[in-house]
Amino acid sequence: MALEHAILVSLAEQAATGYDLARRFDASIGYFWRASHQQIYKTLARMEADGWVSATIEPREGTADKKTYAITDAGREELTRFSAEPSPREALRSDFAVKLRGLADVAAIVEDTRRRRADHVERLDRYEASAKRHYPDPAAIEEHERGAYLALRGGILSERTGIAWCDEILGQLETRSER
Amino acid sequence: MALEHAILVSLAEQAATGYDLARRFDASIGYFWRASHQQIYKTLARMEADGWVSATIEPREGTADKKTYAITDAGREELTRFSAEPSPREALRSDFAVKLRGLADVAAIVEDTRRRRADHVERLDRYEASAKRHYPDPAAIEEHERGAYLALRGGILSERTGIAWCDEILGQLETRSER
DNA sequence: CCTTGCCATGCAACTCGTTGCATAGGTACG
DNA sequence: CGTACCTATGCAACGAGTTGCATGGCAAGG
Repeated sequence: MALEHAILVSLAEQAATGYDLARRFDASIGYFWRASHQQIYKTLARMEADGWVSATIEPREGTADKKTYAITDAGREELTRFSAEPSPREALRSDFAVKLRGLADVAAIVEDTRRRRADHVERLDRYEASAKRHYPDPAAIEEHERGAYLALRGGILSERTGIAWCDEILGQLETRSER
Repeated sequence: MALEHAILVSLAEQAATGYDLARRFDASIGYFWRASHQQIYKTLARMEADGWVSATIEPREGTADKKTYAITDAGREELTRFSAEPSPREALRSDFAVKLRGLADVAAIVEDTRRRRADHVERLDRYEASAKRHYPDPAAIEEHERGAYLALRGGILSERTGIAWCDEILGQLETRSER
């Protein structure tokens, strides 16, 4: 499971509450790993039990205590261990590809492909804006941020490819469906 | 859930046993959706209960009956319904990107990236061989096979991008880790 | 004052998928 | 005759993730 590790990476950069993490998983880290707040809280509890993170509790009246989590030495060790193990190839599972392969309803696929294309464009814009803001000069990237930069580059390349694929699909299907 | 739909697509092309499907999910359809035989049997049972597929039973002595599944009208209807609904954007979850982002151990990442690159190359070869064999002349593709062709194109584009990304990573990290 | 939205935490039920295990006939090779 | 591999089906336990629900403080604006 990598949610734990994504959390460790995030906490290694900066301590945070579950809520903070949920927001990070909605942006930056979230580009590569999605997680709901429920799942984050559950996972943090387990990680604390495992000693990978420690919580600083700020008691609050009338509602649940606020807990700020920080990575521990054991957590850092686990992160190193995780880093060294080969990553499994991510299981490719695409509803869209299955649907395309079936090709039951051309007009619906075309519509779906347009939606998909728009989504790719939106993400690409987000990634590129992020790249421009954080790494305006790729030649001047510092070592500690190189990983994040390369991860972002992966996102950019993959969104561009997604757009190209959509265009290819639309090029071959559009004329056929329109009339 | 799309496993059901992937199975429907596959059975629409040709009736099959659970075992046959498991093998298909290890090739062709399996390029876009992975599934173990256990899961396929479980899902087929549910799909039969739902009336999407029907089984022709061939009794066998001393061991479990052989069941050949075929898609039903209800199954075809479900496939049409599924085709028309917008596909959710697949959740991107990448252990590798998380690891890269953390960048705890450069040498390990480099090794991992090389492994990953080799995997992409292997898949690309497989996809391209498949494309060459089934669709030697892209201009002459028949309508009924266009979906499968476009799905395969997606695989090819995505593997190429994966390779390019690995090369970019290696270009930036290799010299640093080697010496 | 009331509503809206953000900060903040969490439980419970459920679905989907993985892993390990079990069974058993048929066929080909040495 | 044994062994290995392919055909063929399935259960059980577990892990990971989703969806729905619940609680409650605090601040800003109308």
